[in-house]
Amino acid sequence: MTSRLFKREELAVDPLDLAPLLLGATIEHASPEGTVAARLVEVEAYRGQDDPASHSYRGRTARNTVMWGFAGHLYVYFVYGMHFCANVVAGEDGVAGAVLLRAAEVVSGAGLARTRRKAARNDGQLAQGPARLTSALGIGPQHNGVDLVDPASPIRLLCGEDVPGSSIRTGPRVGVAAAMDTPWRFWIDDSAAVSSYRRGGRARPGK
DNA sequence: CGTAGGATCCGCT
DNA sequence: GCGGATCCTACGG
Repeated sequence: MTSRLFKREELAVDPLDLAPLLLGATIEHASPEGTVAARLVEVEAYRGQDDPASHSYRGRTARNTVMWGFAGHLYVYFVYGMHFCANVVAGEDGVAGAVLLRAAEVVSGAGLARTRRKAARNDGQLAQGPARLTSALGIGPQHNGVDLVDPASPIRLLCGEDVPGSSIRTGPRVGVAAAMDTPWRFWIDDSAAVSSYRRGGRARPGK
């Protein structure tokens, strides 16, 4: 079965609408080391200036510039002094929005992914978590701004089989205290690779 | 199974 | 200076 690339117009929608559409899609990175492809099973939406948890909340900065640009580009950022996380930029040009890629199942190139993810105890953990995902796929800061819908790009976003709505779950974002009341997180219920780390978010501060 | 603490540094207040 | 869209290891039950 052949998968086609996403079209930019399909991604130029509100992050909350795009997020569930990315479940089941494939992200593929072809590098000199080899190619790793993974099926997305967990994502989170971040949006504009009404979302306190979004990097774009306080306006445009050097770091978050890509979030404000055209949909279909990759937004890569550095966190916790050692990890990278990757997002698919969503929405119209000039509007900030992105979908964080939280977890995926490696479907191709597992051998290379294992060498990049020495600590993984099984293949389900290779891309189980946002920083694990970038590590398994070999995504780094040099890929910030890569166009995922360009056939010539090293990293591309491919359509997957339709995921039945009945197997999609939603909930608050992981590791984000703000906006706990909004279900910005989407995952495929029956996937073994959905991040178990602080599943469902951090312990509620109050109550 | 679970929780706790450390690693490590850039971006923003 | 502070804290973060995290992960790993160690250790207790």
